[in-house]
Amino acid sequence: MIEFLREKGLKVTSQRLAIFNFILSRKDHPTAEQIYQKIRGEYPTISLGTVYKNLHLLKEIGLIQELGFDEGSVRYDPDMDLHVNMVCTNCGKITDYKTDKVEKLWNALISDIGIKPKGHRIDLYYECDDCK
Amino acid sequence: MIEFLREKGLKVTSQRLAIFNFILSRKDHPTAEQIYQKIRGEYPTISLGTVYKNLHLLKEIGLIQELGFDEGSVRYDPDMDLHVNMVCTNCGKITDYKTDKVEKLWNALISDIGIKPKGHRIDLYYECDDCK
DNA sequence: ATAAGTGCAAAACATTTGCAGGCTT
DNA sequence: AAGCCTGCAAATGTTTTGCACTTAT
Repeated sequence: MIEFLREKGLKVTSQRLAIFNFILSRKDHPTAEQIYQKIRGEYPTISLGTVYKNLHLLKEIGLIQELGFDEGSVRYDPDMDLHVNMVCTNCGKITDYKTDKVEKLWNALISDIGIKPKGHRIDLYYECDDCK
Repeated sequence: MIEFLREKGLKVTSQRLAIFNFILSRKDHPTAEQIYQKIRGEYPTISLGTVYKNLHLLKEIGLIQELGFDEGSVRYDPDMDLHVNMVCTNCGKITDYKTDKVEKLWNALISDIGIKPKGHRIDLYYECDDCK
């Protein structure tokens, strides 16, 4: 990661590393505020602005995507591959569903539409086991 | 529509009718602000708050859905059926793609996952013909 | 030394809320 | 007449921006 940042001409700061490592390993699509609260444990003086700036940087580099939801909440997802976001309509928990089958079906879809997509998003809303 | 509102126990106001008719006939997924600007042509004193309240009402009734996008923009979509939102990454224009094939593929997907979804969203990001 | 990054605070937006007055029923 | 709805304005919440200071290179 340190190497990667240097190659990109980006400075390696401890805050940046903490933010990058945190979000890139997360599977639960946290919000900026949640990321901020978490990083603050380690770096109490970090600001929300810094978190946002680094998240935008990660998005530009193409390592994460932003997922906007109803009610204005934006969540950050480090999985850039094709997958289904399984969103619980009750507790809001998001888990990814990612199989070869999903990919096959998606390929069938875009060959049907006949265009070359730059990106994709598939959400499925349901009630998760914990909430049922 | 007037009948429909009365059945639901909702009052029929000219502003409400204008908002409902406008968004329900729109295919381009406008934002609240865009809807407000349009309705304002006919009702110059209408407020953004009223627009929001009525949009939320429509959502509760189940006639429209909210689609959150990056950067906090929320768009309103009156098509509750399964379809693909084709989003131009350059100009932001959204068009729907809706065929039997989409439905078949989706059914194959949910039978693969093995759950009963309450809702869905499929976005495909690309560069539209106008922008190419 | 220089340029980029951080932290802070203010600003900019989008959306929500509360309430007085007006309109539908 | 009663209650819902509107319009306004203030409040809220999130994200962005500007700038002085700090840190990595």
